Amino acid sequence: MIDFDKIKMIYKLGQKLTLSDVQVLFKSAKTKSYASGEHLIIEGETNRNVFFIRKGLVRAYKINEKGDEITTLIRWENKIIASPDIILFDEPSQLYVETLEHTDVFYIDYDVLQKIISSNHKLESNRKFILQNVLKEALKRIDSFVLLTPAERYLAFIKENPDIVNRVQDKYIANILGITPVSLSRIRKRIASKK
Amino acid sequence: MIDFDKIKMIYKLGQKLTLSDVQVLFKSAKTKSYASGEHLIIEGETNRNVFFIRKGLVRAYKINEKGDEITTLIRWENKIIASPDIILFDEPSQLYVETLEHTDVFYIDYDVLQKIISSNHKLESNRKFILQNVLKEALKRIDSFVLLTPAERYLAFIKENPDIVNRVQDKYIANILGITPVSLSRIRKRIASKK
DNA sequence: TTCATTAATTATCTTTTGTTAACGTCTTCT
DNA sequence: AGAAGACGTTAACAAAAGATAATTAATGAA
Repeated sequence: MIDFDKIKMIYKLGQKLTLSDVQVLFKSAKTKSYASGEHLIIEGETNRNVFFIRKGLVRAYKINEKGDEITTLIRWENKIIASPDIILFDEPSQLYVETLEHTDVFYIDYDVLQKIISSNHKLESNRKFILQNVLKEALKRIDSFVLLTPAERYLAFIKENPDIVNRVQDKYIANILGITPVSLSRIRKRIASKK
Repeated sequence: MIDFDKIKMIYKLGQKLTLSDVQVLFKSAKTKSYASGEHLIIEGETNRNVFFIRKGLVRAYKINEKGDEITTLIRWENKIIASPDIILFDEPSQLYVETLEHTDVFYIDYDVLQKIISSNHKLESNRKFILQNVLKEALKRIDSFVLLTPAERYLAFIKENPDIVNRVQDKYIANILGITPVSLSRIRKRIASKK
């Protein structure tokens, strides 16, 4: 079962939007389950899927020049994940998306999704809001890199994602913060000793 | 005069969009000129203006905890600038926008802009594209913080903005890269000595 | 439960960054 | 032209981060 109230909260869907409006979408979506460690999206792929995470947790990562996997994002229940390269820019995905837990998703082709949204006025007026939400998150993250130190960035991260910190490995969080896992370990030690 | 071809390029406006379509917008917009050092937007403001820079150059900045101005963005000819806080999130602006050169702008109220766009189908279909472009830029910048070192970030910046580097002070570029001006100076020295 | 892996911590060393201040250079204003 | 201020560079030092490796802790599979 989907937690509709939580979805409403996350995507700030208008109050006018009812469960039945959203169910139009879910009816056209397919379901799939992934074991931990499987990939929803791999590099080079062009499948225009948008995934809605019903249960579970995934990480998005890229390969840097040195060949290391760098995690750029984690997403979990009631959140959407897709490759911006494919969806927004019509290019093969640079992104990998891998499950870190057993994960159940709805998925739907982006173009089909667009058509359904266009045909339902209530959904249409909320489409913009979802895109804006993604943008808001991105701008906030840029600010965190420009305005905060790594330690402050870490504290802000655990403050905003207290429930997630214990579900993902530190090395992924370090990547997201733009530092090495070793450095994150030291930051944690410093913070602990100051208390 | 506006360089329509450049605007088309920057915002990837569909070829179907003609100058007259865009002129609908410019007719409803007001013009204003600013001397260097004046503010288009200040913190706390709620005026829902969207600025189109006809000529000149501006920087956006925020004040950090220590009270320092931290430049987060620079924008110049044929680009749009607005406060995301006001436009997207309906909150007072956290952002200041200050001109670094004599700057001529068109400006228009965001809500009026939305209405005009809604009434013109061609504009409507391009609205999404502009928002996506902003998002693309933001995501790219996040990647640069996660995947690149400060030195690599600087090289990428001057590669993508060769014409701008000589128009703005290094201290602003340093802020944008998330480092101090002193550190940027050292990075430049290191790069120069390796050639 | 045990063994093999993987993750996190700690240590060591090198490199880079932040901070503060001094210096020369270039603007800008009167 | 001269003075004041701002900017970039450089220096010196302390703090933090990257890299690598060793150690400990946790995890997972047989």
